[in-house]
Amino acid sequence: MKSVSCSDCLIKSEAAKNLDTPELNILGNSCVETSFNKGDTIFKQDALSSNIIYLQSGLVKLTMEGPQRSQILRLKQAPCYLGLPTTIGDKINNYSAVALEPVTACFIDINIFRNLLSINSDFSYEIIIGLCKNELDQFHRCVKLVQNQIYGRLAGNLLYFADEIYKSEEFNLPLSRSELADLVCTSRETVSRLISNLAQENIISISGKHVKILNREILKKISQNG
Amino acid sequence: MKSVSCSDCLIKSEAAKNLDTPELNILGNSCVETSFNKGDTIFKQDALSSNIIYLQSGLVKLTMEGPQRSQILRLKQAPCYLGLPTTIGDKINNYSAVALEPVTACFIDINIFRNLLSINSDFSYEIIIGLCKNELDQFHRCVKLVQNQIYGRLAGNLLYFADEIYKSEEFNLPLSRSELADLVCTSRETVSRLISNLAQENIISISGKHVKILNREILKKISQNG
DNA sequence: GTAAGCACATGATATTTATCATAATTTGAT
DNA sequence: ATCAAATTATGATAAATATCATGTGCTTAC
Repeated sequence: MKSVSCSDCLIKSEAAKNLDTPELNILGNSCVETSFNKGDTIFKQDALSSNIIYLQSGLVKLTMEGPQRSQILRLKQAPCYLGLPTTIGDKINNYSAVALEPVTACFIDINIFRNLLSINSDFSYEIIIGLCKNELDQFHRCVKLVQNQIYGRLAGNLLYFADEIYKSEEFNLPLSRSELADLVCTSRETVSRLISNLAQENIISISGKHVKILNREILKKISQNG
Repeated sequence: MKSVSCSDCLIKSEAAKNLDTPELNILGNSCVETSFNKGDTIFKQDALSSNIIYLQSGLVKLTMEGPQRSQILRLKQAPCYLGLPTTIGDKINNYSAVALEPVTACFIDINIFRNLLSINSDFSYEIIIGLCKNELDQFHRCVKLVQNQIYGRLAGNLLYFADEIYKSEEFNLPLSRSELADLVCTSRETVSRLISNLAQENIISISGKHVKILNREILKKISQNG
């Protein structure tokens, strides 16, 4: 945990690029950089929410306790802000954030963040754009979750890893089977079964957490048609 | 369709309450008030999105075409803004808005709206708060949709009508059975069946679209436990 | 007044998926 | 290396729900 100089930061957010040097100093003076290991909780549902978190590096899951089980709302990959909705929209965290790999994150006091929003309208507008895009993503994800069958959801998420996160046909799953189940909203067993199926049909190859996409076309069709 | 004087408007949004008279005049000069009848489309998915809409009165559904069928993302009740995420977050509407009853709405050009965001930080912050709260709502709704069984979702939505929309144990459903199915993400037939069940068990009484909640306690339990 | 069309209800069947049970495999600790 | 614990796989069964089929009542048009 260390204080930082935000003006020197090489991985500024789109919003922070609009801040001038004095503003970056305001940010830097109240900003604390922290590292997390895989599995560490960055913030926790039902705790008081008093910081905006800027994720500098790493991959994080947002989880919410549902009526039946815990669910992964979405994954967030650096660079991005974490906890804007829950810190600004409520006094208490409506969900948790957990590191899926080693992560570095900057904690920004909500009052400092508010101050920056009020003195720099370009910064503020970038935040608004980000929130809007997030909500659109969320709508799309929700519709797919509800309408597609599990086979389609699983296929869609495998493509998401390949295309958005790792940008490669081959990658190591950052999630256990059980977490994958929380992500596609089903049971561990069903995830196991369907992964086995995909492998048997030579659509993917799988060995432990290592996935290789063998037939992207079919995987895409499965993802779209349910 | 008529031009309006926003400074005289009695149903200002929380955000617009922060605008001073000159700012309200900017708004008023580019703001057009329009009426819609039940069933009218206010804006349409895949069309260019160039206006923020302030819903002055009435009830609206937001619908998105999913991979299998059309789905109701959520209902929006006046007073509120419509289409912030889709107008600011993308060039094209990601969803449609359809009036469920007679509606009046003000169309605000996106450039004027952006201008107001940049010159008045209190206005801007209220918009941010609204977006954040929306996203939290959306997370909760999505988790319930995915984890609860249909009986629970239906019960939850009936309570939503009673508590949030009509603030009464007795009301007329603003949706057909088919639309209700789009809202709780199931088939028409299943909605019919479950409504009949609820009525047979004397938890609600139903006659056409008229609903009366007879046993709120049980309905709540069903809503929570799936 | 009758026919046509539409929304809604309901029974029968098929499919998807959860759950339960058990086995296999991997991982970690000693 | 060996054993215990955790994770993953897989088969059998049951439950929820979609789909298909049919029927009923209500509205609208002519």
